[in-house]
Amino acid sequence: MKPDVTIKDVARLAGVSPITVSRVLNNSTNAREETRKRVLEAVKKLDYHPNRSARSLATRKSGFLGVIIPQKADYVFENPFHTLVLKGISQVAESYEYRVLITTAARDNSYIQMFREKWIDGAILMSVSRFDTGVIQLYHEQVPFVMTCPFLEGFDVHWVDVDNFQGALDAVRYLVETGHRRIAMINGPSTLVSCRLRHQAYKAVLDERGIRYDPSLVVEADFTEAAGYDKMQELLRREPRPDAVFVAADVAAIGAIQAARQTGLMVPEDISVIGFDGLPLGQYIDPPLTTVLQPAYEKGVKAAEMLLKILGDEKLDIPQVKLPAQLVIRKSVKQR
Amino acid sequence: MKPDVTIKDVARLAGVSPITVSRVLNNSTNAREETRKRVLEAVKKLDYHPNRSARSLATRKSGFLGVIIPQKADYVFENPFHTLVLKGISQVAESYEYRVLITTAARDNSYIQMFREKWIDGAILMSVSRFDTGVIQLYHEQVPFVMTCPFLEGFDVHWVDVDNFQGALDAVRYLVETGHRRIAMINGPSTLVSCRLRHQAYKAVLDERGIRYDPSLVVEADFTEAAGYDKMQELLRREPRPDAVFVAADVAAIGAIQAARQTGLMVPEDISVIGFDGLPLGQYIDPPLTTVLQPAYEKGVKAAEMLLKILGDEKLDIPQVKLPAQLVIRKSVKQR
DNA sequence: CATCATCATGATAGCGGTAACATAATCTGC
DNA sequence: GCAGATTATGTTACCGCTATCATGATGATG
Repeated sequence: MKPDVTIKDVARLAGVSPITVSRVLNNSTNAREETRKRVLEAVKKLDYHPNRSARSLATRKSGFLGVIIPQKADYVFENPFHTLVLKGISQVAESYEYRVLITTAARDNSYIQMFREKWIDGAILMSVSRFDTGVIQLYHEQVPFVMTCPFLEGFDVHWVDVDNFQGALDAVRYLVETGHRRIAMINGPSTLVSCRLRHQAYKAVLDERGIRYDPSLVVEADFTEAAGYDKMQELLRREPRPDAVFVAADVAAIGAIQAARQTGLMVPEDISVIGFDGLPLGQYIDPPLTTVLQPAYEKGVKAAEMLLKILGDEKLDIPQVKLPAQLVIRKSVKQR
Repeated sequence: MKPDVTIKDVARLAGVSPITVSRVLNNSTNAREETRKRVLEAVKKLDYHPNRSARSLATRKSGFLGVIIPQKADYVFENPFHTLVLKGISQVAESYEYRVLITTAARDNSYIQMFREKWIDGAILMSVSRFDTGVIQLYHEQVPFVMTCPFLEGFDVHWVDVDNFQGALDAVRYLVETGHRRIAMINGPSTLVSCRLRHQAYKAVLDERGIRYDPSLVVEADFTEAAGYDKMQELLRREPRPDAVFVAADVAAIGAIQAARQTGLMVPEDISVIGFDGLPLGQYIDPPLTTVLQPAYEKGVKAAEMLLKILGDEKLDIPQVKLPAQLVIRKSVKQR
């Protein structure tokens, strides 16, 4: 590796002091045109690039935003939904010259380290369990962060999420309106507030339409194809068999459909399946998946924008944002 | 936010010098048991966490490994394959107390900045185009990095990849052996060396089995469902229609199958489809996808291990590693 | 108990930047 | 042409940590 070029080398070559070089490269205010030119020439000639650590140390800012997903890494990335949110975050961050640091720290609250050790200036927390004590610590330390899911009531944390309740309401109502009566649900982990909301909506619709709530028709699965597959098999053993299933995540719905097929059932003729998320992938499976679209990309954008406002010491007018969900009707639900 | 606790505060409380604190926290050699205890108590009491930037600056090591995927962000994460590799990398990195910094810098070679500005100590480059000039720069600057795909001949860079040629050979031979004669290929971007190898293998098999090579049966698609869908539609317009398609990526194969269905064709009865990658998802689509499994996780592990060896100034005995591919027979290819 | 090796700790000086203040150079208006 | 404002640049110190070398304390040895 070639020797390191520091700001002093540039200063020497340009015949100015280090601080002048620093000014030219940063503020861009207060520098004579001629000096600026000499400095920039020297920078180019020496192929100088400021050392990030040194700059962070001096400015007390790292220039990094953390994206924290306190889950196992495979789980995170295997769900394309997360990656859409990430895309939104990245784009906003980039336009503000922030870099994004993704962490999937599963064990303990190790992500708190990132704040304590000053790696990041702020963070976006995704898919956080409501039992996660780390969030509460961050909250009390008044550290800048935004969540992409709701958190416990009573904590005035900032978050953006799809309107989970409304979305699930739409999904289950649609099943009822297309003539289904024995409706099962494959929910996500109930440790996620968003999943609890979807479950509440499910119950609300049954109640509203005078259908008895049968707890044995509600099961919980991780957001993976495999889990959806397993749980669907379980549901299909119920007597009488459900005529529709509301699956709280598209990836799990894909597994569920396959399980139904494996048992010799046709979707949607024998059993209807509706998903949640609205992944692009859903169009390409058979049958194309009816689902609730949540604006994942917009969620990322909004979260990043909120965070950047906080970092810029702006006060947020609306600390919690609910984005609209949208029912996308394709072919996996039988029309009456 | 609470005021920052520095090493000096700890030193004062423990009644020692800062350097002693540093020693206790790092080397762990040379420190009287009693001193160590006092220091650790002070650390705990003050809730001290060393500042990462300061440490990086002093040690000239950042403790970060870069994972660089010079592609658009959505493209990267929408393909679950990448995320499996990432998982392997992350796990190894973690066990060596390195953090992973993922970058999807699409435009120019901006990822080089990460080296120049000392954000990362080394990097793993994924899915790099053979026209990417950044790699050549890194190569010349003798920076520590490992690729997860082959690169141009003549550059002795380190890489790990599945044996693309062998894998494709197995796939196409299998199609021939199951009685297919008019075999099309939906390849990935030809800018990727791995895709070129798969294409060469495709041609080699045709040649070996005395089947005429028809360039109009080979098309190129991005690694997305949508692209697979579009390109399949295109192929289905060829006369006579192909009886099998080798798709160089599972995600594209999923789109391709859906396109065939949309046209009223049955898979595999009317047309066979074989994929490449071996994503878990492939088991859950209809029909379950016959494909070539590449050991994605192992690829990540191996790449990270190689990089860490280089960083530890070890010489690599084998600078380029080919991992074996494995044919996974499911239901999307018609048996003779 | 003096001598030398060994271990524990400290003083000093950076790492490569920038903030804060000081000073020199230039510009303005009369 | 000069006071006062404005702009451009430099000096100094410090961000928080650690490497290097020096020093003091302890222990082994004859």
